[in-house]
Amino acid sequence: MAFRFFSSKSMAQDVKTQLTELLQQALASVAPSASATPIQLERPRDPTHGDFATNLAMQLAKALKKNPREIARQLVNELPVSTLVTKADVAGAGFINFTLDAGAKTDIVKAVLAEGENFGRSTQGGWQKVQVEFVSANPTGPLHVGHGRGAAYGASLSSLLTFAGWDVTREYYVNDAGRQMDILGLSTWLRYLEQNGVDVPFLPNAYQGDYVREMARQMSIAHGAKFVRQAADVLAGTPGLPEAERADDEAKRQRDQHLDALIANAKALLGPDWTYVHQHALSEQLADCRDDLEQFGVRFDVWFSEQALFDTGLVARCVDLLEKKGHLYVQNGARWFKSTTFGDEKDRVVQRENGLYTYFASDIAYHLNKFERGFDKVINIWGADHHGYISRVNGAITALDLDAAKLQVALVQFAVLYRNGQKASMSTRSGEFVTLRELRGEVGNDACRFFYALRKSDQHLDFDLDLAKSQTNENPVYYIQYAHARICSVVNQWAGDPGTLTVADFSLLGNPRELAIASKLTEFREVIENAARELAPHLIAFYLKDLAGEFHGWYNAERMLVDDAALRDARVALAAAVRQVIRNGLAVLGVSCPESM
RNA sequence: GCGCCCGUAGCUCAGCUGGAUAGAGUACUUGGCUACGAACCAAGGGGUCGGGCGUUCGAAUCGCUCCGGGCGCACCA
Repeated sequence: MAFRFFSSKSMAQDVKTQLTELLQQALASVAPSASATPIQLERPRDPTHGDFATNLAMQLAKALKKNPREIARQLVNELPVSTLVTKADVAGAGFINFTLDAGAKTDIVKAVLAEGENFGRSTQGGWQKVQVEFVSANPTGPLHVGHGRGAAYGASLSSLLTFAGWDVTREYYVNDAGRQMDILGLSTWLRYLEQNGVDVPFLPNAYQGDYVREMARQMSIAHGAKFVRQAADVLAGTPGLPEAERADDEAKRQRDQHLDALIANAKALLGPDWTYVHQHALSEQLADCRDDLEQFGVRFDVWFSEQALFDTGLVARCVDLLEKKGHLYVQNGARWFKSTTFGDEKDRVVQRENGLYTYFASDIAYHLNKFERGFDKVINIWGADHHGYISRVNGAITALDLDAAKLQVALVQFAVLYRNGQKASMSTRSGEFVTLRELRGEVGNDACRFFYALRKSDQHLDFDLDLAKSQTNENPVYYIQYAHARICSVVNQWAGDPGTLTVADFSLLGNPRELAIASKLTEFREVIENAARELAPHLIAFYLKDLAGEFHGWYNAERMLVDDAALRDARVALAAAVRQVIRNGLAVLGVSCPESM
């Protein structure tokens, strides 16, 4: 397996490498003084411009003070003879266009078939350790379509990096400490009290969703009235709620005070039972979340608990460390980190006046932990609303004498969902959001994953639910899957032994469509490497669309199962190679490849 | 106000490290199934790449500026 993989690598790079070497030789004789000029080779989009083009002559024009077309002519004249190149033309302002030997191009078919699911793998990452942290949504309710985007992106990126030769750890950071979890616990308890006939009003700023009622119901089933307390005790010392219509800051503050007082009462009244209620809500939501993601084809290697950072004392240790290094100071009773030293726009609190650590403090500890685990690269996938966070985290890492360059933050823009032409509400608290589960149910996992993968992650996404529901056949994912199913059908009717396809006579693949497809197959590894470097799995989606398009065009123009056995085998081999690359690409994107549809 | 992201066909979006006549899907018009799957193909119209200035052989791409949109600027998470 390993040597095949290695041989394919050298094979596929051969063409470009060989061309580069030929050009370097020509360059050394035409312009010895500029022999260090980097050779740039690109694939022209216009097929009449050949298979590869270089702008070398134009780059040299200024230094040599000569007409670029003249330089190009000289380079072509000095180009060593090679069986690889059938034509080298000077074109345009001074491009050199190379047309490759057909046989050199169709050799790729054999490589694809020989390497199978490993075709396209790269050694680019050098098996360095990289951590990809993504989703990391608060386990306070079901995942929504925004989380789905982060999940799809993170999962595809992780697969992509694995395919490109990285040793990837997929991680979910669980925010199981802090106020949001307390609010979820309280919400559950209030619903429980309600269901057990205790007259305590539910809160507008608690979690409204039906899943909270469901958790409360389960608690009743398992523990009866064990957690029931008197309404007067529950409400003792609370300021009460302002009128429901009021949305001013004062009303908001009062609601928050009321809620915090209820949490304090809950802890006092329930004692150890509060821990149970809190944990029950957490584990239920986390399990739901994990289940949802698994059905979406998204799996994690590590579920990392924020609470563990406190329990193991890492947060305290981390703050002490910053203190010792002189990056902290006390003001107004709170402890501040001097993030402005590292380019942040203002300093940040790590420990509040009341002694509690901020989220930022545990986040610093989390990053210290990541670095201590020895990753060569750490990728955080965050919602775009967290971008203001990057500089302070970078600052903290630098302050701890760690290499901030190892951390890369990929921002994912929000997915805005449209239903009936209207923006759908995305607030978790209001309980009116569209969940990832609903989306998957309506659109299907494959279309969902592909739709998310179909755009750059840092681009805003308009997700028209009605369109996705009513016109799923229009989704480009079916275009690619259809090409795959078509090929499966042809191969089945061909009824030969697929093992014999690697020895077909590929020189029979001579028409322009066939050669174009062969070139496209060669591009696959470049696409993988480029996408991995840019953290941009969407490039694979676009590549597969192109590849499928070229296949469909060829399929409609030429018959594969012709009488001439040699030609038939060569064409089936090319089709099988397309099928293999579609499989490999869709696997990275987490999309299935049905053999019939 | 400051910072980050974005502005490409009616709509949704690609466009690699600057390259040749800016692309795809969709929508619209037309044609193609007694041949391997028509969830497909072929052809056509559709553009001030938000505006301007600059860098250079060459700019959608890089820089500056203006306009327009999103997000962020907590002792919240």
